[in-house]
Amino acid sequence: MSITEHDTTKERITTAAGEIFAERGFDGTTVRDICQRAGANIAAVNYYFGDKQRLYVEAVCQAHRWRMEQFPLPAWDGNTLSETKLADFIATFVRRVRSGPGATWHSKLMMREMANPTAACAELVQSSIRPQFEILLQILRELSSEEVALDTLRLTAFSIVGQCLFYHFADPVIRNLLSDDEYKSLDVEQLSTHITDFSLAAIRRLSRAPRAGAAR
Amino acid sequence: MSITEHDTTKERITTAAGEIFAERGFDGTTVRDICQRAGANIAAVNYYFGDKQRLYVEAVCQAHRWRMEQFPLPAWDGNTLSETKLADFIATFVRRVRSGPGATWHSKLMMREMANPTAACAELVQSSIRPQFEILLQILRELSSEEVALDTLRLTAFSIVGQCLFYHFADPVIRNLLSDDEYKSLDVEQLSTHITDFSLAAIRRLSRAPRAGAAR
Amino acid sequence: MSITEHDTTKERITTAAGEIFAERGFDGTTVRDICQRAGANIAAVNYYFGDKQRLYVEAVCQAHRWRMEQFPLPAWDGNTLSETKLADFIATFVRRVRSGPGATWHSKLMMREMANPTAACAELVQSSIRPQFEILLQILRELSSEEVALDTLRLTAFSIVGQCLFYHFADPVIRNLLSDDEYKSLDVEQLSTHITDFSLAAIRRLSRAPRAGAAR
Amino acid sequence: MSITEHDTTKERITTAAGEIFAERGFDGTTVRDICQRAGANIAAVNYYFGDKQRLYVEAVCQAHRWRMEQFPLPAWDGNTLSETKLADFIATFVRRVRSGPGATWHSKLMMREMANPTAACAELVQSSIRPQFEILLQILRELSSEEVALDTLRLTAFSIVGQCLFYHFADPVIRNLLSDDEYKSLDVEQLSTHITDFSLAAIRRLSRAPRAGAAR
DNA sequence: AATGAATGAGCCTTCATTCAT
DNA sequence: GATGAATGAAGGCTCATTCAT
Repeated sequence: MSITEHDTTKERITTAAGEIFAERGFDGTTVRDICQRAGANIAAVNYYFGDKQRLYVEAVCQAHRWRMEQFPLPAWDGNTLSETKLADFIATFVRRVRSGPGATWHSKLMMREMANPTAACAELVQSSIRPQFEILLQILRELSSEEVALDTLRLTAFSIVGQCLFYHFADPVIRNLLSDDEYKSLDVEQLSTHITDFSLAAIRRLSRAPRAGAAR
Repeated sequence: MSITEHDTTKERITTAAGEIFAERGFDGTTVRDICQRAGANIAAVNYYFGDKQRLYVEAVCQAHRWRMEQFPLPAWDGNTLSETKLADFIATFVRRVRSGPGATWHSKLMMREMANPTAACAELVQSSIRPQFEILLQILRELSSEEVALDTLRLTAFSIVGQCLFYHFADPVIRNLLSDDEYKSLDVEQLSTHITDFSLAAIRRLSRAPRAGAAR
Repeated sequence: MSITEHDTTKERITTAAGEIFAERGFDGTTVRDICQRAGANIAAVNYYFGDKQRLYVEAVCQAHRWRMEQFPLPAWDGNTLSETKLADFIATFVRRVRSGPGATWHSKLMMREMANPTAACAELVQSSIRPQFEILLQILRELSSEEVALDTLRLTAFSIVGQCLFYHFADPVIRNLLSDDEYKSLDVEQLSTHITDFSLAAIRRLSRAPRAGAAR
Repeated sequence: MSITEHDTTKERITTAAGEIFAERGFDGTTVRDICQRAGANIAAVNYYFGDKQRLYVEAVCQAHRWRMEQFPLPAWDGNTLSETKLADFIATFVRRVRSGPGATWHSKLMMREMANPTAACAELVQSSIRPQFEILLQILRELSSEEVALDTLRLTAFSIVGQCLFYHFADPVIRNLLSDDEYKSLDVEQLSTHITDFSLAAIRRLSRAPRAGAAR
């Protein structure tokens, strides 16, 4: 995920592109800067990728793939509790978004792609996101009574993912909203635990007394 | 929020800027296009705002203010149930993000600001977001037992807001993930109801049996 | 036709463009060089003409117009002999192509346009060339017996114009074919006289014994 | 003249180059396109010809040589009439320029060389054009009385060649000047006949009454 | 002998900004 | 106060050429 001397020129360009695209956006990034950081020739982008746009798509997909591989879901066996699976899923999700080196630019790059969806988005969903989403749905199915509709499971899944991604998307707001100490206390451990507790509580209660209806 | 003949040139430019900045981003937007849509002279931006950057900040803040005014929180009296307040808060929040004219470009503009925080972000938090956040915290305080820590209330607030914003930030992914019919079924009404149910369930259960501990 | 301080920037660019396009062709000419010779900014071409292509068309038409105005046909009255008119036409034609300042680049520019026809060609024919061609046809009509067909008049006109243009189009060959002294002897006067004599002789003989048929 | 499987790589490149140079000019042609059409490697041009410029010279000369060989002058014996020789010469000349496959690109390539003379031009004149010109001069000498000066013979030769080349060089103008039907009627046969008739008529009359003097 | 990966110079065009009016 | 003509910096991309194989 970081540039080393062993990477090929093409790989170095992809990584450099991901970092700079994340920092400055597509239009704010110059091919010249990418090539300079990658230690490549100015013509290398067109040579390897055709044009800037295709390099961008490549960089986005590459970044996401790397991040997923860096923090894989643990291997579960038949005995693993569904509650554990959910906790694992959430912890992995939060970790992918917020921990370790590469977190910042990977996250920013994804945000920019969300703010300005390109061909990369569809490809991302098909190859990476949908399978993960199906895993989460399966976990929720195990945790819910049988009569819960697929629609509800989906909304629940969205509620869980939404809580995780919030710390990703709203980061600039959170930074301004909290004091430095408060902000720093939002570590991966605490966030995962809270989101798991909160979601499990909701799932259990809703499963017991399905559709009580909101006070309205 | 839309350009009328009664607006001043400066106002027309701010609105036009918001729309185009939302659509194409800061670097993808040209001063020429803004002025053309606003029916103003090419030099008007520099004349009224100094430069493109300051116009952007103005446009972001303006857009957010307008949106907040367009969908205000209802007036509550002393008898309003806390549950109702939470439902109202969530419904208003979702509506601001997803309904009616101006929703798209206002939301997109905010996303871009999140992906690329500028001076506008800090100003936004201070003037608009923090007060709303305090209101939510107060509602949650009413709904929780007294011993619940502020940290937990904050995390709960984030969980609620995160669920709402998810449909905003992850929209491109949702579109690719769901079928057209499924996507269309995610209307404001259904989303608000689900988020309220889900969150209230979690709050009540956690309040009763605090820190059940995640299975891990 | 030459750049003076009194010309506007746009005019200076058009003239400079004509000269350099003539010398190096469309693809061999850079906008930078044009602007530099015209003493204009690099962005001036796009500002005044939209793009390089449209500047080229403008330059070609402008050059041709200038050249025509510089060497107009003499004013004929009702008493002017048709033979005189033909001599005048030919002399003017040759002069436009070969005499005085501007001859070289104007001619070269036209040749390039012929070798690589663009929108300029059609415009040129409609606005300048066709009227001249009609004048020549009228002269030939006066010189021929009535039964000569329009087709034949046209071919005769082409024969005359072809002789004139030869010294224009085949100039590089002529230079290599003749000695320096022989080449210099091909002045406007001698060429006009020869072409007039040659063509008048042909017209008269063909008119007397129409379609004798070539020995074949 | 067309690319076959038996041609060597070098030959295929020369032919492909001639075609593309003719179509787009020297600067408008890329070495890549040439090599692609020739089915050769991108480095082949530099390998076989040194650089693009020398390939161009080769292509021009090659094209002209091929065209001459494709339409050779007929073999004349001692009894052949001079008038017949002139008719043959003109017919061959027109045919080289306007008929059959390869006519278009060969002609266009020559025009470009005339508009932008390179080393190819001098070589062409020495090896191909001058001998043909001498043949024409000899025919004209046979057709004229002895006292006609060489200068006059040369001008007459130019008049004849000029008429032939006109349909080549001024083609874009002719297309715009005439209707489609009129343009199509200008076939090789009709043009040759007209030019022969016109020129023979002029030569005979001028030979009988030398220097009648133009009315001026 | 022939290849093709890689390069660096340079081109057209666009854009935010300014300044004289 | 407001305009729009004009500018210079810089960006994406193309191309002939080279060099290691």
